[in-house]
Amino acid sequence: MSAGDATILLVDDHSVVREGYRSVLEKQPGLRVIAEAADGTEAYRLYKSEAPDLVVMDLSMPGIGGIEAVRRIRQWDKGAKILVFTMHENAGFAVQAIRAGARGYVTKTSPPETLVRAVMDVLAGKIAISPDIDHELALSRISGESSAADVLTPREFEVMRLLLAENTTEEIAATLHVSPKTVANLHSLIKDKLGVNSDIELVRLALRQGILTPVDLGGT
Amino acid sequence: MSAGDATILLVDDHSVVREGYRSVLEKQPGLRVIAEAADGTEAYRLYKSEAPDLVVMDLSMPGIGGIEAVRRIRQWDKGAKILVFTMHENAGFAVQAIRAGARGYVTKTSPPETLVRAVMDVLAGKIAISPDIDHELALSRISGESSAADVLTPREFEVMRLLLAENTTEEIAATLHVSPKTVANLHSLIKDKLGVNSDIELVRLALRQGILTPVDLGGT
DNA sequence: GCAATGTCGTGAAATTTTCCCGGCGCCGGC
DNA sequence: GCCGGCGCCGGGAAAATTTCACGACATTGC
Repeated sequence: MSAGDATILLVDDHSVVREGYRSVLEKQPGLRVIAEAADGTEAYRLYKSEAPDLVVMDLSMPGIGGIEAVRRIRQWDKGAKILVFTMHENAGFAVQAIRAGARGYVTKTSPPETLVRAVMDVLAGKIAISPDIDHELALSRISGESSAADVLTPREFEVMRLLLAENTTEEIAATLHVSPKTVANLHSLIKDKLGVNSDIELVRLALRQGILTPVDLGGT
Repeated sequence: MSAGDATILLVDDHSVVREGYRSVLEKQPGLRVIAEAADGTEAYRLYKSEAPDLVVMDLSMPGIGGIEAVRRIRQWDKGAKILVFTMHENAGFAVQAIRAGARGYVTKTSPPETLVRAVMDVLAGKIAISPDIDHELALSRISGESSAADVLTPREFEVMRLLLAENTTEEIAATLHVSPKTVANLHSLIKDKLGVNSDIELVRLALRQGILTPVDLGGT
């Protein structure tokens, strides 16, 4: 290995996908992949033992997710350089990742050049965000998704909670001792205030903002 | 090209991931990757022009999803050999993919050997299912609980997927090239078949059955 | 061939959603 | 003490959607 070689740790739970990272990165002179991990815990362990110059990490992994892995590694080494490379084209995830200590966020839909460029930038000490996420962030700044807890009155929030949990408009009306009409009006008003067009979007927003938790749905 | 070379078309919207497929598959003598597509429509077009012996296809892609792409390709060529290679470790998707005409279903968490083995099996005319999905299928058979994939026709399942992911009825109609009215009818029929009364319940059921993953709810 | 099933669409009724409206009560500022 | 604003409650009517009944067509299986 030459003196200037930068060492890299790859983290992704899909081995065939890691093969892709490796293939792309090792075509680049000066980069060397020295280790691979399939989940966050293993990544943390390998970071401590291998001390790579850079970590390229996926977010959705079994066990502790990528965000938590980023946090732990940064807790152990304040100077750790971590580049998040994920399928999630979502500004929210990017914000969370950067806050957790990631130095870059690139989506998997990006062409290989973008990944390589981001790797180089992060190694050089810069922050690297892929163009699509930059765009998303700009959009969210402009039309900014309103936090439900922020824009809704207590009553509206309560109705929203019940809509997500209970069944029908009538049941909610009975629970709150108001007319079904009022519930319907509030339902409409809530969607308006949150800027969503359908109940499906409403559920998605609620999950995104942690108002509904996946465990509450009885799922896997 | 040698007489025994099998030609392969790769379909995945993540270029770096395709690099992984390619790297793994081309290490295998007798396999040759002749084309790559980034979405279902392109896959269909390339299949017709390149006539590969095998298609290795992801499921979650922009535009028409992988399931629909499988259906279209099989409609055009009844003998098409398509191996689905996806991150979804969910029996429901597997059932739908096989019904749509896929000859194999392998998850991305599988080691490269499993993918290679499945490719060989499908080329040899066998049906290839990765062990983890076999297990899932066995479990779902035991629990006897009727899943969405069970009671819905392929088309209905596809519309449901789009309803959960996309936005409006009109957009889905445009994507599938059918009338908005048809989508609305299917929407209603789906809720009827699954025994839910609202879109909110529909989302909850989808989450419970792993058709939607909580972490994936970010997308715009 | 014939029945069963899946797909696609129309039309009309039933229901819901949405918008606009007013009334009530509470609170803070003047 | 009197407003003005806001949360809260619901009526009415128009608009949109959902649902139901029905027919057509292609494919599949017997």
